[in-house]
Amino acid sequence: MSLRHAVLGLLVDKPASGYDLMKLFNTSLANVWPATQSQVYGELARLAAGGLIDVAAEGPRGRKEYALTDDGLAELRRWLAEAQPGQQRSAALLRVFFLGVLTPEQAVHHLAEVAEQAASDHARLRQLQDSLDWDEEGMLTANGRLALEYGLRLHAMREEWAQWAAQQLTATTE
Amino acid sequence: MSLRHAVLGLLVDKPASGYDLMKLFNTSLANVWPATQSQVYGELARLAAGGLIDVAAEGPRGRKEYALTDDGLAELRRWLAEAQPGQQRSAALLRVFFLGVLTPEQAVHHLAEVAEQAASDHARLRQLQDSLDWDEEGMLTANGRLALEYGLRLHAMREEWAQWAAQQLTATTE
DNA sequence: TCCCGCATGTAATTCGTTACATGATTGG
DNA sequence: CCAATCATGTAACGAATTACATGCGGGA
Repeated sequence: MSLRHAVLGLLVDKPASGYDLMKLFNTSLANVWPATQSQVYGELARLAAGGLIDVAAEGPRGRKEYALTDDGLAELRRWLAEAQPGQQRSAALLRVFFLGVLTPEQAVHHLAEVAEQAASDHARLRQLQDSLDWDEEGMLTANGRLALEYGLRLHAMREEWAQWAAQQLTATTE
Repeated sequence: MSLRHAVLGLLVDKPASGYDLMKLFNTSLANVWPATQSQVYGELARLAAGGLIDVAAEGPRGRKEYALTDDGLAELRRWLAEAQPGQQRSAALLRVFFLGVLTPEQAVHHLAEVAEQAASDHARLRQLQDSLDWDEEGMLTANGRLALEYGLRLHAMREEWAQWAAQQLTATTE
């Protein structure tokens, strides 16, 4: 149930329409919490029904600008302080578990691909970081930088691990 | 659609019933791809209907032992070689993005909790590692060890990052 | 004999993806 | 005037969670 909180979080800064929110989901939040248009519009309707947001203004083309209500802000604060489970699925790790089904050569090749993918993800984020460093806008960007650093460390870790794992496999095989 | 492949993967080793599989999901795969009983039984029925597994034996209490078919093994191999997207949601990172909504003190406190959580996750996996090192069973455990190492590195990284992030916040505030 | 573990399933609900459908406005 | 962008929504499906429902069999 976190899409709900992503929407609330984006509305803290300023009121926005579903269309505006989609742009934010496709840029700032793309790496952290992707969402589709259907989902966003549906969630906006539900949030409005629950009184966590309301329509602050209407514009052309049926545009509805939603703003956070006091209840909405309270709910966001509550969620932010909440403990987190941490349990998550990983298709990548699932593949590793069953790597024994492939030949050792295929398995090593697969791990090399994982390393490459991690390296390219890392490069992509580094590029994003460079483009972000120039403008200095508010809190969202500041905390976005923390999230970005997490991503950088994660992908570096993934790459090193994949290389290590490939080496483990070749060592065992020999 | 990876639950399907988790089931196929577990059946490579030896035939098993839904009940058997649930035990495996709650032990070996618990950290990587948790699944519920409903899901497993449903997927077994679908896989059998699709010819990827079949009922190899029936036992007491209506027990059905499923075994991998050639088609099933082929599908598993296909999936293993497949490229991976890597895109994944992270509620933890989403929280970081909106940390500016809290007071700096609350935010730092939250990051400290994240660090603690990571440390405890790390400790749990280290314990698992110790208990696993004694028995030496087949491929599944060998590759499970690679997955375990990933988890260890991940949680170490999470802890360090959370500490770094907390420091960033206190440095900026002062 | 009685309880615990084995063993299977269904139902209801939520979340997320993909695809479809439709229309208004504005700038060139 | 016409195309790109703005803007909203519905439908169908698949994946996951939680809760419910039922019953056999074997060991103490």
